[in-house]
Amino acid sequence: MNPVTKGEFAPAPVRWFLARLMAHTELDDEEQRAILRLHGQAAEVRAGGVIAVQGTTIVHSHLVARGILAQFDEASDGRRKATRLFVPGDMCGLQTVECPTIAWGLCAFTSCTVLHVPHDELRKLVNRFSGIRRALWREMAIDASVRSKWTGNAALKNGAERAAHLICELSLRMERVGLCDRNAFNLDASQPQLCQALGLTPVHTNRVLGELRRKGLISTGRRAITVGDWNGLRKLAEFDPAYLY
Amino acid sequence: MNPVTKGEFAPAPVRWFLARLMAHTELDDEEQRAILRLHGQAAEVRAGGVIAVQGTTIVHSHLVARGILAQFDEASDGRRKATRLFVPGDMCGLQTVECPTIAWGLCAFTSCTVLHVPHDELRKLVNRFSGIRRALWREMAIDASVRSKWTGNAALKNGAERAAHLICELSLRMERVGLCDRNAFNLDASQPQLCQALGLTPVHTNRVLGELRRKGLISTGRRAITVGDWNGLRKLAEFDPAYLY
DNA sequence: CGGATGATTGAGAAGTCTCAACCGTGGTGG
DNA sequence: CCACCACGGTTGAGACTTCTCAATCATCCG
Repeated sequence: MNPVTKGEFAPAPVRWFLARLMAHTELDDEEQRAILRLHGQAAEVRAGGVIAVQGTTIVHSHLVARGILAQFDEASDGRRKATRLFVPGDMCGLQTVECPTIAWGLCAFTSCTVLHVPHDELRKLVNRFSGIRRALWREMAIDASVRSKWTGNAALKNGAERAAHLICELSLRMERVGLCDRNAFNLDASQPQLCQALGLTPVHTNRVLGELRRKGLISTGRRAITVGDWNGLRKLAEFDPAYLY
Repeated sequence: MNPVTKGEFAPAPVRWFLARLMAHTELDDEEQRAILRLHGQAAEVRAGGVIAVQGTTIVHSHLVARGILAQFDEASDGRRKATRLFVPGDMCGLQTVECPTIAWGLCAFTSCTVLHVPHDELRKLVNRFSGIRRALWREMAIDASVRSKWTGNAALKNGAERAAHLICELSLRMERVGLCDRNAFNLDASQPQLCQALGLTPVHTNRVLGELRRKGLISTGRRAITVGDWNGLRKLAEFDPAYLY
């Protein structure tokens, strides 16, 4: 069996993950096969459902198979702020392989399916294959870059700009996996969920989305946002995809 | 020459860096010696001075020897937001070893001295020593955790709370290096610099600092903030050092 | 001494929050 | 099948946080 054939039998999220890595790092056949052999128990989680609790120790990373996963920080009064979102094919928590006690929480941003990939398996790959080591290092570099942009956005952009930026980022990342066209991106998140990603109250999130809608940039439905004018969103948000590599 | 003796002759920032790593990862003698042999050209930078420009490709990481270094994100109108600060002994830009084109900028938060450590050297260490690999992986995990906290803070805390949180974080990190006592921490940053870290305007930064001063939590001078009541700051900021590991 | 920079204060505007109410939809139990 | 309820979306009004513009003062450096 050649690796391509084997690849076709690997679960889609694992193939997406491999494609992600190969977008920035050359991996030889053996390394590709090793990635494709990754597996983990699948779990379905409804929007808002908690997957991992702040302060606990976990023994696996989370590979997104469907929907969107959120890392979040929580205030003492329970308010949450998403600090990073993960789309299908993303391996969330690569850092936790060597640092398994998490200072952040993990929840489902939209209804989603995650594969629990044991840290042990990832650790073995890293120790054995220099290409995979390089690839995961780069994944963490991209992760840091995205976090940096989010921190910057929180201070440098207002609500509408942040919302536009978020939609640009998610649509582009979903497009790269091959799950949508950026001009026809549909996000099935409720406004109460969205407001955690934007760092706004539900009421103001509603007003900001209304503003984007009135400008013809998006259309909204119950639990759904659809891109209407991607370029308009990009301009409003000053979205520059360089930070996504 | 035994490693300890040699270590005493390594530059202080390199020894601090080694101590940082050994706080979370066991390294054998050979690995310790390898770290202590790290070196790089030193550069002095005045507060606000740019060290690396967004979008360029760099060939070394930056080890802080004195002062505080800032990664920042920049808006098109030139406003900057610091997204991560680095104190002496911190290796800034570990991620860039395998991803050298930076999507963020780098500048001096306070007047500082940095050592330019070639990526090549770090890459060699990582490929050769599994302990160092693990240690740097953990450094990147802590980095992600801190970034996550900063993103959360931007949305979950107001100006005064963020200022208190920043002072708590920096004083604790400086204390760990052995450069100060948290109750006697002095930050020699001007308010125009501080405002970039807090995500506030200079005017509002001034008002927020005045509020902390009136509460007896800090005292301020020209280009300086001194901790007056660390526990008071901690309570106000709801500072929990877990995210620093 | 003069100019640049930082700290401080005031006043009004903009962005966002809070509280409140109302509506539509979808699911649930009687 | 219907009544009801939970939830999400929407809108209004007023309050609070932060920004903007402006002015003043002190300090440091040339």
